[in-house]
Parts: sequence; C-alpha cells; structure tokens
Amino acid sequence: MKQKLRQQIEEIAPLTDEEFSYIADHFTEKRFKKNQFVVQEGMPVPNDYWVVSGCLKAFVIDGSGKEHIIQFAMEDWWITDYEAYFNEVPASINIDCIEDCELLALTVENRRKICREYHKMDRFFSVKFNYGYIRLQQRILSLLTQSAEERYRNLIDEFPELVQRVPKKYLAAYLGLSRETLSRVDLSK
Amino acid sequence: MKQKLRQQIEEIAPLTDEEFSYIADHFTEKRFKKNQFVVQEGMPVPNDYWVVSGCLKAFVIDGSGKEHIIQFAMEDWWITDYEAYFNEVPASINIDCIEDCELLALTVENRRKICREYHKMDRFFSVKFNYGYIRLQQRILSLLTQSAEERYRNLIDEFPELVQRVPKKYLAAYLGLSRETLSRVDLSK
DNA sequence: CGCGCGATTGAGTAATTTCAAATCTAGTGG
DNA sequence: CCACTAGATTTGAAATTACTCAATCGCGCG
Repeated sequence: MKQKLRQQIEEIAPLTDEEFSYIADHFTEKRFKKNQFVVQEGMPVPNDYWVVSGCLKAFVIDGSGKEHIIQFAMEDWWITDYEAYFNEVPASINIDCIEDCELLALTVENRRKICREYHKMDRFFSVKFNYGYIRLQQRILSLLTQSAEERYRNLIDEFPELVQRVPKKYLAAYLGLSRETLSRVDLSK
Repeated sequence: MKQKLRQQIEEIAPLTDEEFSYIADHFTEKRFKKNQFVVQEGMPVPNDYWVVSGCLKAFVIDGSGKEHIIQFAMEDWWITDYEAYFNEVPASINIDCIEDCELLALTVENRRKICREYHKMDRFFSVKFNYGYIRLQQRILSLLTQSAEERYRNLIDEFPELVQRVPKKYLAAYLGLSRETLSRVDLSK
C-alpha cells in the first residue's frame, strides 16, 4: 500500500530500502467512508494526507449556503488544510470524501522529523510545494482569463479522470459557475 | 539597503552578523526604471527578486490583447516567474515596473547554495512559500465566492497602500473585472 | 497651453445566475 | 427482478451582473 508512495518520492529523491521503510513508518493508514469528513472547519488539523485510493474535496460554504471547492484529491495527490496544519491553528476549510478513501496520514511532527533526518525529504516536499504553487497560479489565470466554457474544457483536458469520477455539481463548484451553466456547455461542438 | 532584508529574514530565522553579511553577498542590487521589463515571456529567468523600493506587476496578455495581473509586488515582497526560475525554462509571464525600482536579485544557484549552507535559509524560504501558497488559495476563494464589488473592497482592506499607489486599471486587471466595472463601484455606501 | 493617460459615464449587449419544473439515474428494499 | 426514492442533471424563462464600445472628463507634465 505504501509502495506507490515510494514511487512518488523517488521521482524526486531516490531512497534505499531502509530509508524508505523508516520514512514509511512515520505515516499511518486511515480509512474513511464516502461523505465522511477528514478535516472540519474549526477543528485541529493533525495530518497531511496522501491519497492511496478514493477521491476527496476541500471546500468552504459561503454565506448563502453555496459550496465552493478549493481542491480535489485523487490517488497520489496530497490534501489537507495547509494553513491549519503548518501553523497548528483550527481548520478554516472542510475536507470530505467523495468516495470511500484510504489515506496515509503524516503529522506535522513526523513531517518535521523526517525532513530533519533526510534532507532529501525536505527537498521532496519543497518541490511538491513549488508545483502546487504554480498550479494555483495557473488556476487563478484560468479564472481571470477564461469563460465558463473554456474553463470546463480546460479541466477536462487536464484531469479527464476526475471529470469522469465526480458529480458535475462539484466540478461546477470548483470552476466557479452554477451547475445549470455547466450543464448548458455543449461539449460536442 | 540590505538591512530591511535582514529584518525580514530574522522574523523567521535569526542570524549572526557574519551569517547575514555572507548571505547578503549572494544578492546583487539591480535598478529598473518605470515601465522597464524585469522578466519577459520567452526569456530566461535567472533571478528571484526582493523589492527594496518601487512597485511591480506580473502579468500575461491574453489572445484578445487584455492584460491579466497575476501578482503585484511592493517593498518587502518577492517576485519572479517561479516556474521558469526553478525549472530553468523560459518565462511564461512578464514582470514590469509600475514605478522605478530597486531590487535585490538572487540567482537559483546562489539560492541553492545558501539553502545548503544554512538550513535556516531553507526554512525561511519554505515558510515564505507556504504563506504564498495560502495567499493564492485565498485569492482563488475570493474569485470563486465574491462579486466584483466585494473583491474590490477586500483588496482595499488587505492592501490599502497598493490601492493608493497603482492605477485603477491595474487593480481591475488583478481582480478580474473591467476598468469600467471597477469605476462603477460606489465605495461610499 | 495642450497632449496623453487614466478615470468616468451612458447605452446597448452578452454571459451567467436564479428559480422552478421536468427528467434521468443509481442504489435500495421488497 | 421491479418499483421506488433521493440525488443529480437538464431545460426554460426571467433577472442580474458585468462587459463592450464610444464619448467625455480631469489632471499632471513637458
């Protein structure tokens, strides 16, 4: 179950068997059912999560009760409320499961520990964060420059599997448009 | 001129005089005139820049010639095309000066060097990046959840000084709305 | 003084939302 | 296996929001 994690880490930082097994011991396996909350607004956020299987969404509910999705996560993705996690303050967002999920959880303490002990892991997380940063920037650009329809087509290009797996209403909440508008996008032309 | 940089670093990682002076030697001072390009699409991006004085914007021009602003930077802020900088590929965005600027430039090699030599600096940059990541997420949320008017008010709250200093058309390009719409926001009520 | 850039205003238009109703679908229990 | 239900999606029509285009205004700088 942790084998794929090794694969991901080794794309950035090769590890010996002992190194990996030591590092892997700092993660704990967690299972969540569909619709279960992994992070809840106002609660502490002890872990960052790596998705073994399943699909989740990070979201907030606005004043008028509408859901807005900050991020999805599927196999191989990381997800948590990073602000709450790193600064050890209560969560300001929610994360729940769109499907049953198996996750590998990493506490901040363990993260700091393995980053201290293995500079490689520090680099691994930095590199990941850089990518994440760039993706967020691209999403901002997409929100600034593209129409509803273009954003949707873009998402289909980028994450075809995600579009298959999650209800369209969630895609709408991610793209920043109403489900009705999403529904009216004619993909055939 | 580098004294304020020391101050910023020490908010996260205290340094001895020698440490700071060594680190500071890895930055070079650069001056740019108003309207001058600091980063240009298609060109290499050798540096990350810390703003000593002045004001800049990172932007792209879309297919129909409209400018969209990814980020502003003023005194104490960092700015570059991070994707191009870290991956040493050509820039995909532009950065130019809204005012005359004094910048401290840091090459990737020097950044890696001081991060290797001082774990503190590594931490400093990580922490900064985390903040940056969280700010981007909040901006996405603001684009998803707020109306033009709310986003503008929000910006005024968050960066009153910026709103004073930069032409409103740039604020519009940052907020994702037309200058006319921005102009019609009645702040008095 | 006059130029040029930025900001404002008005009118018409396009995109998207909202609300309501109808339709479709997958999963459940009988 | 079928009927039923809850959730998801689609469709229509009206309302809203923001955009575009064009004209005007205002002001700082040479």
